[in-house]
Parts: sequence; structure tokens; C-alpha cells
Amino acid sequence: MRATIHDVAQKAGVSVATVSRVVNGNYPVREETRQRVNAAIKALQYVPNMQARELNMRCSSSIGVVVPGLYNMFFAEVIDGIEDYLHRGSYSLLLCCAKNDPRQEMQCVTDLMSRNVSGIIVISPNTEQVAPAFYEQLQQRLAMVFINSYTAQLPDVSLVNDDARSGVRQALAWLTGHGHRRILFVRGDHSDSYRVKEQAYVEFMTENGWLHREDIVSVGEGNGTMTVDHTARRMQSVLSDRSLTAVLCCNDLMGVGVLAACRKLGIQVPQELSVIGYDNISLGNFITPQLTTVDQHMFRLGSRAAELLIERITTGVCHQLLLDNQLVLRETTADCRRS
Amino acid sequence: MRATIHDVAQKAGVSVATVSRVVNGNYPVREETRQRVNAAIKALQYVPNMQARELNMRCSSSIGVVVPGLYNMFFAEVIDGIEDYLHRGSYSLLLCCAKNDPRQEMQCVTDLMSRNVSGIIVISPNTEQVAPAFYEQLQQRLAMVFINSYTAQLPDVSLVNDDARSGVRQALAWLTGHGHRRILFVRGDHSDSYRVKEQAYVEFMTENGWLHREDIVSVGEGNGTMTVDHTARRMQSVLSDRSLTAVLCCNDLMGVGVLAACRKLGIQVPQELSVIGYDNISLGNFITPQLTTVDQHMFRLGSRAAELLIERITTGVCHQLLLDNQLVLRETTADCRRS
DNA sequence: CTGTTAGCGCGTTCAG
DNA sequence: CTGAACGCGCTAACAG
Repeated sequence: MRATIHDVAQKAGVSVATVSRVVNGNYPVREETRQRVNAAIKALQYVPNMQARELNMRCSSSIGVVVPGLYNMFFAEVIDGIEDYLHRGSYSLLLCCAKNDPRQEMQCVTDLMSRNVSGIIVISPNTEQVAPAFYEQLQQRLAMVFINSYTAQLPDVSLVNDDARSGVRQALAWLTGHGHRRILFVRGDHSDSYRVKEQAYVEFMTENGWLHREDIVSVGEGNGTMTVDHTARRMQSVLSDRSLTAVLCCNDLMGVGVLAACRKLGIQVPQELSVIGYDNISLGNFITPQLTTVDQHMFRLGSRAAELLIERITTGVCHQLLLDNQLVLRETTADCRRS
Repeated sequence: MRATIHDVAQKAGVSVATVSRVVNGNYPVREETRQRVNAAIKALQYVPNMQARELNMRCSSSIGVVVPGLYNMFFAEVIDGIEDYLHRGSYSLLLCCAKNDPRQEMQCVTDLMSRNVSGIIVISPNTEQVAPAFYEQLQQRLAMVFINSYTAQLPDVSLVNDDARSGVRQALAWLTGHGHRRILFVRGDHSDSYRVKEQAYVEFMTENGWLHREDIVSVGEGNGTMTVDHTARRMQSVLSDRSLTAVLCCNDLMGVGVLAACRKLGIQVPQELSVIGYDNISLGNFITPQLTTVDQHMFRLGSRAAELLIERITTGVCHQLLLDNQLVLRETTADCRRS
């Protein structure tokens, strides 16, 4: 079937060691021999078997990435960043979808481990739901980086986090600075990041004495095919409370859902209601009115995570990064018209 | 570091062969021995090394997927379908982004090959631009499936194609059936699928004597971050030709770009101009007016491709599938108001 | 400069 | 039912 190093050696009339040397270029080889070997390689279309090489060298150049799903463009953009960085270091990327299910998330990680990846990046891990001991056991045996995980105190896991608290506060500061007081907070289930954002929301609103517990609603699954529709449907009843003048959503999919509901209910955005999303996926740019949102710089989130993973693999050092974000004002926000 | 089969054997006081047998459950092992082995496995947190196993068994349970990029949700949804199918068969997915560049596409394929994948799925391959011999050489040595490739006559490569000709004809039939005659065709560069769609367009328009060669324009890169903006900018001049009454785009990103241009130019959609996209990514549902488009059933495209790849790997048989698609009428299409 | 050899971790004969 | 030995394709000493 596929040519091996032996075939090449035989064809070139040299030993396997010599072939290995010209392939890897790590030891001197006489020019003429090199030529012969290269000719044989070309003739046989020889491609080195990494699997064998890595088995021998006790290392692996593939790394695993676990995502809840690909439906939310957020994940695609983060993966893009990861892939871009890894590719430069000639690592390769093993992708695994956890389907927003903690059980499958663990399964993915073990799968990946058995495939001998040298490290794993988990995007938005469900550390709350996953058996608490699970990641704790693993952290010493496997290099891991979590993106947007806010639960675990795992000293041997690197973290790359969007500064969700700051993002939420920026959004709320803008809204309250423009007169809004009753601000609906829209979150989803099963992700640590929703919890952290809610915390930040509660904190901010409490500080100012504006908290209404009933202004916090969940729309269920926040990253699925149905998120926009579910949100839109859920909002139809919620938004009938016309004392609300603004909405802050945990991601842009929900933001789009809110806008859809407004259209159906005849609520003018931003005149009657301001809406802010979170993430800044391109979608927000394409809709009308364009969605005001908090930019997470998803590509950077991914590439920094890849960077940290490689560092953790090669040096053992790990870091906790808190990346800044930025409120992007577009067309769904305006002064509060009511008092 | 990681426990090996030897460590387990030693701890359990048996031979490596026995451990292998209880792990794989393919040979009889005395119940008591099995228990001892399992205990050792648990104690050592032993995870079999697939890499070694597969090297030994001359097989591989990972398959490669090459995509031009992840920016267009089309690819994410196709990958979703692939991953879903593969996961059931406990295959795993090695992802590689070709960045819309034929050179990198070849690089990706060789990379993946050296990682010993047992097969590769290439989504929207650049068969035109890739060195023609490249895939031809490979087809016997590696199981391959192309998704939406319309060029190559490669007998050993399975194909899963959207019936682009039919999709384009459905769209044009609807438009012309509703009075439209001057229909702009918007395509991008560097993808075989654009060429095929253009062909179908030319064919259809010629049949009816309505072809204007100048009604075919390219917006450059069709799957990038900038596609929507580029399209929008390009359209500003193109759409000044007010004898055009409809636009057919090669994908939804371009469709959204056209809508953006219309908004800027004050062109009423669909009253003054009908717009049809292609793919049916969720985006089209979220914008206003909602985009009429041709649904490619992307998830199915992916899962069928995975299915064919597994079949090709296990039985050697390959197929060429032409999947049907469906015009989805939404809010960007209407009767032609001009004569 | 080059060839020989010993594993990397594992599954699988073949003997017991 | 179990163990010893071989080899998957490759790299890294060690000899020449």
C-alpha cells in the first residue's frame, strides 16, 4: 500500500537510517546520497508516517479541541484562531463536538486523550456540570486550556477568558448612563459564562439599587439551531412588560432573537427598546438595525489559547489570561425615552 | 508519565497479552483475572494508546476534513453533519483550513496523509487550481470524498454534490416565471461551484435568448470575512443599471451583501429588485427582509459524505451522489414590476 | 558520512 | 485460559 521508509531505503540502496536523516535533515548526508534518496522518495511518493514517528519520539503534534457545537458562529471564529496559530507550529487539530452535553464533553476529552493528543483546548467547558473530579484528575497528565471557563480553580490548567464582568458592566454603564433603569437580562442554560454574566449584572444593578430579580430570564439552550427562535418566542410574553426599556443578552444569537420578537410585537428598536448582544459575531453586522454588542475578539481568544497550550506543552508553565473586550455601539441602542 | 499496557500488566501480575485481551474483549479471560486487570487499569488511569494500536493494526480511525475556511457558516454546518456521522462510528475528525488557497489545500491533504488518516473529505475543493495530477495520483492510495466538486473525473473519488444546475434553474425559473428578464448573476473567484452555477445560468438564459454577458459579475473571494462588504461595495456601481430587476447570487453571503447595497442605494427589495441567495445558512432567516434562497441541506451534505467515506474505506466502493435542493421563497422575491 | 540495532505501545500469532 | 515473541514505521544511539 503506502510506501514505508524501508521501501525508500531499498530503492535508493541505502539504510533506513539514511533515509530518516535526509527526511529530517538533522544529520550530515553526502550530497549524492541525498539525491538518490530524494529521487526514491519522489518515485514512491513516500510520505512519512507521523504516527510511527511520534510513537517513537513519545510526543504528538496533534491537539484536541472540544466545542459545544458549531452552530453559533462564535465557535467557528474561535476555532479559526486556534487553527491559524497551530498551523504555523505544524500542529494539527482534532475537533470534537460535545453537543452542549456535559457527558459528551467528558467523552470527547477521553477520546482525544486516547488519540494521544499532546493537549486539549475546551471552549466554554461545562465545568459546573462535569463531574468535579474529572478535570482535576486530568490536569497533571494532560496539558489543557479552557476558553471562557469561570468555575474551576485548577492550578495546572491555563485559562483564556473574556473579561465577562467588564463586558457586562460596560454595557450596563452605557445603558444606565443613557437613562435606562429596567434592563432585562437574557441568558441561557448550561454554561458557566452565563452565570458569570448574570453575577456581574446582579452586582451592578444592586450597587445602584435597580435590581429586579424578575428581570432575569433564561431562554434554554443558548447555542443551538433553535436559540434565535426560542428567544423570540420567549420574548413575546416577557416584553409585554412595557416598563422594560432595554435588554442585555448573553450572546448575539439571543440578541437577534430579541430583535425578531420586537419586529413581531411592533416595538421600535432603539426608540422604544435598546438591545445589546454579546460576542460580536458577524451576524450582528448584517441585520437591520445593526446590533450593538460586546466584542470578544474571538479570533484572538482562539489564537491566544493555542499559544498558551503550546507553552504549557513545551515548558509546563501555565497562565490565566483575562482578555479585554469592547462595547461596539451600533444601531440598537439609544437614550431612554421614558422616565 | 502516562501508564502503558506494561504498567498495567505488571501491576495486575499478568502479561501484556492478557491486558490487551480484557481491554478489547476479543478473547476469553478468566473472570478473576479480568477483575484484577480492570482494577489495575482503574488504579493507573490507563488509557490505551490508539496511535500504537493503529500503527500495529495498520489502520486508522481518524479522518481528515479540508475546508476553505470557517467564516461562511456553510462550512460549519457541513462539518457538523460530518462530525455527527463520524462520531457514531467512533471515528475522529482532523480539521484543516486551506484559507481559500489551492497551495494550502494540497498542503493540508499531504499533512493529513502523513498523519495517517484513513480518508479525507474535501469541501469545495479547488480542483481547477490544484495541480491536476495531484488528486489523480492520490485517489488510489487514499480514500477521498469531495463535497461540491464539479471538475474532476476521478473514478476512485466519491462525490457528494449539490445539484447546482437544478438549484440555479429553479431560481431562474421562478424569476423568469414572474416576469424578470434582466437577472444579474453574482459569483466569486476560485471555486468550481461558481463556475458550474455560472454555466447553468448561461445555459438557461441562452435557451430563452435573454443572456447579457455583462450581467455576470464576480465579487472576488466568496467565503471570506470581507465577502459581504465587498459584494455590497461592488454592487453600488453595478446596480446603477436600473434595467436589472433581479439578482441571483452564488451564496448567501453575497446575497446579504446585495441587500446591504440596496439599503444604501434606496432600492426597495423586493418591490424594485428581487434577490435570491444560495445555501440557506441561518443568516438568511435572521435578516430583514428574509432572504429567498436555495437550500442545500448542508448537514445532510456532510453526513452523506462521511457515510460514503466510511464505505469507501471499508469496502473500496465509491459513489457519485447528486443531492436535490430546494428553492425557499421568503421575502426578497416578487413579481417583476417593470416591462 | 553511513549501516545496524533497539525500542516506542500495542495486537496477534503460536505454544503451552 | 495465559505468556513469550514478533512486527507495525520510525528515530536515536552506537559502531564503523
